[in-house]
Amino acid sequence: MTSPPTPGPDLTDLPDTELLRLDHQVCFSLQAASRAFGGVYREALKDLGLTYPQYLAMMVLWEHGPLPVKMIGERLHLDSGTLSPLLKRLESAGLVRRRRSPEDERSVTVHLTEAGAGLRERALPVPRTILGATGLSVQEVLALQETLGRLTESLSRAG
Amino acid sequence: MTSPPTPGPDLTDLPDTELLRLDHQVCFSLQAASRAFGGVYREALKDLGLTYPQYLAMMVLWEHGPLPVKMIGERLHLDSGTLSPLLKRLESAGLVRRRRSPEDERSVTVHLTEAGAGLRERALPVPRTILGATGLSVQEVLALQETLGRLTESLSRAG
DNA sequence: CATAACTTAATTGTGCACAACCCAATGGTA
DNA sequence: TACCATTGGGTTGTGCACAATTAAGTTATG
Repeated sequence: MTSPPTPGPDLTDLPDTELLRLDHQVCFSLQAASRAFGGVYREALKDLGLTYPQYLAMMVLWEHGPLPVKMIGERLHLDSGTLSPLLKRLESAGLVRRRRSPEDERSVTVHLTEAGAGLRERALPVPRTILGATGLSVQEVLALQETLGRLTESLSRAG
Repeated sequence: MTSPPTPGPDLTDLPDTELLRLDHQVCFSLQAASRAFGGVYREALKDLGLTYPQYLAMMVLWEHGPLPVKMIGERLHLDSGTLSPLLKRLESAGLVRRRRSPEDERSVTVHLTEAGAGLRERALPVPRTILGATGLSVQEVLALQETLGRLTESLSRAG
């Protein structure tokens, strides 16, 4: 709007101090937003007795039914080092149960208990609460996701 | 997609299933980007022997000189429960030293050692590496920060 | 001066993320 | 058959984030 997108050198001609400032703010803004999300989710999930990562795992199960740990991990991009204790906590809370697959004894299938399935009802209003708290329009949400998607892909390629 | 993008009511008329999907993706995109950033920083900071939060703390000290823990925490939005062990690790790595303030014995001032100050030189190229890895233009970075800033503020107000 | 209220760090406990490792089951191959 | 790489879970260790509590010091107020 204010200035045309420069077709020339993009950022390589900025001084180090400016680069440092910008860079700091990018990752920092991201962390700040994550942290703020965490706070809102903590509040919204308090009554359900779930943390945000636990809520994500429950969402996967609510949506897809019984799944092996591996599949849950792939959907959430979490490895067994994170999921194993998390699922154990969900199990000791009586929301899920884990069972070795008869066909492949290496695989552990996680399925909801009655209590776990019943919790879905109480979790339904959560997304609306969260999205409302963002204060963003749907268009902005979509644009943000698009940018973040490209960002993540670039970073993943670089890492 | 039964209705055109209405300029009026924003999201309150979307069905729960769609809301759930959108919402999921917002926080999820954010987490994915954070994770990807983490990987790139891990790689970039490996030679310096710093983690990303440690790098942030060092940046604050490089920029502002000796500071009490409280001030570092305010800049990074971290509390003492996070900072105390982090700073202790930096101290045992010989990069900083902690000293009770003579004026106010409650306050602990953190200052760089010679090694810590010297590390700045080797950290200078990091921001350029990171920003390059994002694959974003300066305009996009600024727009992203603006959106994230508003998002964070809304979420903080809601939390 | 004495006490209450506030401030600053540190500590403790819970939970998440990730790397590195181990173990058992699987599946292919010689 | 015996061998071996792969796969799926689990465990351990390190480090970050945050809540709640404690301890010590400072300031305000009676």
